[in-house]
Amino acid sequence: MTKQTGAETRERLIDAAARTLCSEGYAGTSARTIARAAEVNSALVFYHFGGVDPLLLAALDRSSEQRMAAYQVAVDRARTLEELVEVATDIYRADLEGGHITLFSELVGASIARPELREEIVKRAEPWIDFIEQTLDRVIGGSPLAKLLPPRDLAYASITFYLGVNLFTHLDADRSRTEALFALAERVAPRAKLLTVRLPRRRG
Amino acid sequence: MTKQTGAETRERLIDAAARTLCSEGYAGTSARTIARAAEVNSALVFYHFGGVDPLLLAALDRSSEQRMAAYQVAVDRARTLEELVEVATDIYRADLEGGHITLFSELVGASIARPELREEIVKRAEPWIDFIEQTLDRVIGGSPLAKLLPPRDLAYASITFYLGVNLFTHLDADRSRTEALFALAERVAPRAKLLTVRLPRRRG
Amino acid sequence: MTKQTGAETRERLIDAAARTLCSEGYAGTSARTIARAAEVNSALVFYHFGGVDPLLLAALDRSSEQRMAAYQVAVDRARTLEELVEVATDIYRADLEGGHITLFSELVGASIARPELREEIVKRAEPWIDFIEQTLDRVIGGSPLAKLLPPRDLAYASITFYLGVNLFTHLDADRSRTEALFALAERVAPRAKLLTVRLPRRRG
Amino acid sequence: MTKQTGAETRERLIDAAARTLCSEGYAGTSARTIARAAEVNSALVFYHFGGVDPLLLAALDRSSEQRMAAYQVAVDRARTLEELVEVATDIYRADLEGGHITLFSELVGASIARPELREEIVKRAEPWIDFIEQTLDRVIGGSPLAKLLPPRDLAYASITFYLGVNLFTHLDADRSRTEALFALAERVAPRAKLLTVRLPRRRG
DNA sequence: TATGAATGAGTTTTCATTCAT
DNA sequence: GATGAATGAAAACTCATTCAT
Repeated sequence: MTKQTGAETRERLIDAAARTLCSEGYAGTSARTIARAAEVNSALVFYHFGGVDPLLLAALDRSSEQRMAAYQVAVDRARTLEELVEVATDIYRADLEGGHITLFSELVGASIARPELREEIVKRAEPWIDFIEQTLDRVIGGSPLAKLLPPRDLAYASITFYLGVNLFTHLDADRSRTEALFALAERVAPRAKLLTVRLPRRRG
Repeated sequence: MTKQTGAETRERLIDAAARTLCSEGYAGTSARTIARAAEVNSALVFYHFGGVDPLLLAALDRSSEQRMAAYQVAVDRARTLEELVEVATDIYRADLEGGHITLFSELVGASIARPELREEIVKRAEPWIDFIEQTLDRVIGGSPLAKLLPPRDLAYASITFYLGVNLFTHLDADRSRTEALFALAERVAPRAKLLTVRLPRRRG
Repeated sequence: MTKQTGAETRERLIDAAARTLCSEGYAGTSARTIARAAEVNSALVFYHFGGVDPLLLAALDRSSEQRMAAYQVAVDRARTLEELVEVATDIYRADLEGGHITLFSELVGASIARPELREEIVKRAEPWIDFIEQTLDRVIGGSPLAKLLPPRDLAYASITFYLGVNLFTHLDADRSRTEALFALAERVAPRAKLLTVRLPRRRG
Repeated sequence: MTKQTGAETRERLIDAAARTLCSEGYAGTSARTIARAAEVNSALVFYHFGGVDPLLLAALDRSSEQRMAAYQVAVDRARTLEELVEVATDIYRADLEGGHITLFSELVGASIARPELREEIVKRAEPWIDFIEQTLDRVIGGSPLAKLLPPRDLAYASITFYLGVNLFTHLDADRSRTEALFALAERVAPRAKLLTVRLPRRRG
């Protein structure tokens, strides 16, 4: 590489880091493999980011910003739980294409044995939980359903499910099973409010 | 190490492989680290198992067999969805302790970039899906609920959720959030059948 | 760093070089570590000095000048060997604090394998030998003692001892042993002239 | 290299380590340079010794054992201080040839910034101090001279001087200056006992 | 069955040094 | 004068894997 602006190089590295992490997994992602993908000298990983993990986190950050912005728009249009499930399904498909959650879940997996990485990941998960919670609060807040399914808890459930979907997707070659999950959700969502019907007193 | 039987050595290695994978993650699990944990010569990983990945799969198999047997018993006692959720909660806590799903999800994560590993993992997920499906079928099969939530789809949902819980757990230092999820499920389960109430026809 | 005069930058680098060499040893002293300590861009090491070794030599030169000036004054007051030993003891303690000899002995150690460095070091040792010789000559010159212990040889001995003290100091955590050496010298010095007493003829 | 006995390889590495440390200095001694000198794969440095520093210490240990044994014999023959100085001169010349003290002083220099190395070096210096002390005790113990110059302190002085000689030697291309030092010692030694003559009371 | 030795390619990281700006 | 970017070599060290014993 001839001399370029640092921002350009950083971009190339962040791009390459995201791609490599998605295609090779954390164990296969090294300064060398990333640099090779970025067509850049591998020492620049350390020069610009100080190490592989910080670069990976930078990649996660950029991906998160982009998705958060895009999803904010998409989600703002949803007025009902049904619509929200629809949007979530679209988001899932987009993420699958873009590998966004793979990024996240690979890093979560890697953070098991790396406490300093874990901390950073936890920090980055928080805004997503908040985002989901606020969205749910806007859509079902105040309703009887929200009493049974508090938005905060539903936010935990959503992110959990999302992480799981990502892993499960890898085992689901034709995606039919994951699609079935979203179809299920679309069938259930319109009925969710039924959960709040007063239960008949149990006998015995 | 003094002379042992081959079976003994294999046991030590399988134990050590499981422990190492849970505590160090896939990226930190090598023939050497496993052998060190097993207090065994690292060449034996290759002699007995042919490599690291096959040993890891053997560890997964043993863990699966044990859990499948134990869970079969626990699950057989459940007669209702409520009871099933209760059992699942217990299972989750036990797995957390034992690191059983960590094993699974670490390997799933690793299999992203390793097609030959992926195949093996897929094979090993199938019996679990079947197990969950059959259990659900026994408990809610034939009911109106099973029409809305077919056991097969619910099985997909369960395993997805389980994988997600495992990842999410790592980000949830005090476990309070994961516990909240199960509490939520316990609140919802008794109301699940309400989902089948006939919906009033939508206007418009 | 905001703009500075070149002289200022050179000063900062020389300071940082001395500090780094003392605390990290030659093997741990690089253009980067020095520049980091100087809070200066590491390319300036090359711009201003042409490399790490020349910068280190510059640091040695500055340290030498300062010490030579200070010691000249201190030594000029000494009229007897006893007083000289006292002064030398003070100098040792000051050098220990200031790390002055560490600078020198680290460079001597490093010069083993670096002929071009060795040459420069030899050049810089000469004035010290001369300084010591002249001082000794002033104090004991012309005496019978000077016949037995020629100032030039004593100068060699002194510098040898000084280099050794510096290395030995590192192995002498509480400094008690090095202090014991100087105490010994203070006890012997007043008796040195006794060495010149005519020896009784040996019986063969 | 084809497969050999481990002991053989270890020998080759220890030899090469000693040679490399002497000729290249600590800063120029790496696993690679040592392995190259030993004509051995550089990973074996870690396989057999766990790292470069432990290998260097092993080299020091072997050198120390050999010298200690040899010097014990040489020194045992010395009955007077004069003879001891003579033996020491021989030892110095032998050490110079063999590079034995270079090994030691290079490691002492390197240990400045490496506390874990320093500890090991300190441990290894102790037996030498003891050896010198015992020897001096045997030769001058009980004499009036030993009152003025306690063997323990003299041992400190000796080792200090020895370390210094080693550094100074590097600056003394033709060795004439170092030789002059020993010549001086040989002239002074027979007069050492004069130091114990009762001093005339100082006037004033 | 088990072991210790060996290897070459891999890892992260730092190095001195250059150069366009 | 000063800087940030870049580079290729080298550092320490680990990897999976093979093989003679």
